[in-house]
Amino acid sequence: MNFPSPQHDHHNCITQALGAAEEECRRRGARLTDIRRRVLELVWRSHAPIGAYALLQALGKAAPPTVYRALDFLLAHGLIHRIEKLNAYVGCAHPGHDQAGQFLLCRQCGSAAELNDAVIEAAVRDAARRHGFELATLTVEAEGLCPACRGESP
Amino acid sequence: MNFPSPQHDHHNCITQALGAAEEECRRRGARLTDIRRRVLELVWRSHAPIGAYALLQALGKAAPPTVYRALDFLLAHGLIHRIEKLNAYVGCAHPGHDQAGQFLLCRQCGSAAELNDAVIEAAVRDAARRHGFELATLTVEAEGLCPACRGESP
DNA sequence: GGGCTGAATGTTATATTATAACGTCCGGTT
DNA sequence: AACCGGACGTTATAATATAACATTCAGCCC
Ligand SMILES: [Zn+2]
Ligand SMILES: [Zn+2]
Ligand SMILES: [Zn+2]
Ligand SMILES: [Zn+2]
Repeated sequence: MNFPSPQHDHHNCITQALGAAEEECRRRGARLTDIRRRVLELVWRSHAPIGAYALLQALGKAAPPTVYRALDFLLAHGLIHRIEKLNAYVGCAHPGHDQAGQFLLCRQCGSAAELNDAVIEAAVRDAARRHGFELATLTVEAEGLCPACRGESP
Repeated sequence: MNFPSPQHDHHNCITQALGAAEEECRRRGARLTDIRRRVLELVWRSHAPIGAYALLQALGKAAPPTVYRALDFLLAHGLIHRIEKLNAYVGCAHPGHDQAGQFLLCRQCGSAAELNDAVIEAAVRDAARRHGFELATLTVEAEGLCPACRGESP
């Protein structure tokens, strides 16, 4: 939920995420198959959203539907999120606990931080209500510079 | 900025929008050429975002780069906005006065309402600041049901 | 275990969205 | 008239995503 620092223990992120995914799938009675797990692992290789065809290439011998089906599964169970601006996918750090999608996206290093800001959500919900609009899903994507990249070239 | 009612005088929307575009281009010293104006007019045929290839077809005899170039121009001068979730484009009702992109998108009829909500912007800006993130651009896309479509099927 | 069934995956083809590269035309300037 | 730069035309191709159908596999009943 915070911005990942460049020297954090990312191996730990991966372990945590895969563990949480196992748990969430068990809880839901969903099957985290080999391909699905491999795709999830690849998504978690970094905190930068990754495109479907990059995943495809990393998988090696697969065809597009394979990776899109895995992505659909992971999206459906809240294990990853799609970043619309980038046509790319990023791991969700707190599956289960979902209201989808508020992201800070770094222009420079590409990494993403997921927010879960009740104030933002409330502000949009309120604006929607004032317009007589029944809100179903909300996407917030902010682009800019992460703390690390800001430090580098000010 | 409000949701367009089904029986509003849309011809007026178009006239207003084209007038404002002329004005804005004059102010900026930009050339609103024939193709660019025609694309803008097509975008304004409804309040539902329209895709590039639908525009292309409506234009008749053009090739993709023609419409994408026109869209790039219109985006650059704030005369239209891109809806990331839909890969589609919608007219901007208040060019010049821009902070880009907060939209309510109706699932049913497809129409879009552009917000300009300072509270939403402030909430995101604040969250960004707390994360040490330097905000450059903000995209907010809310999906749901507009007032008219809500009335129809409850 | 042997077959049944539905979910998951493989495979091929194609749709949809977007851009690269290069040539031509046209309007304004000198 | 010659020049220049921006706008447009044209062709090809890149990048993202899905349709349609065949095959395989896991779990279940017997
Ligand atoms: Zn990490
Ligand atoms: Zn960064
Ligand atoms: Zn209108
Ligand atoms: Zn509607």
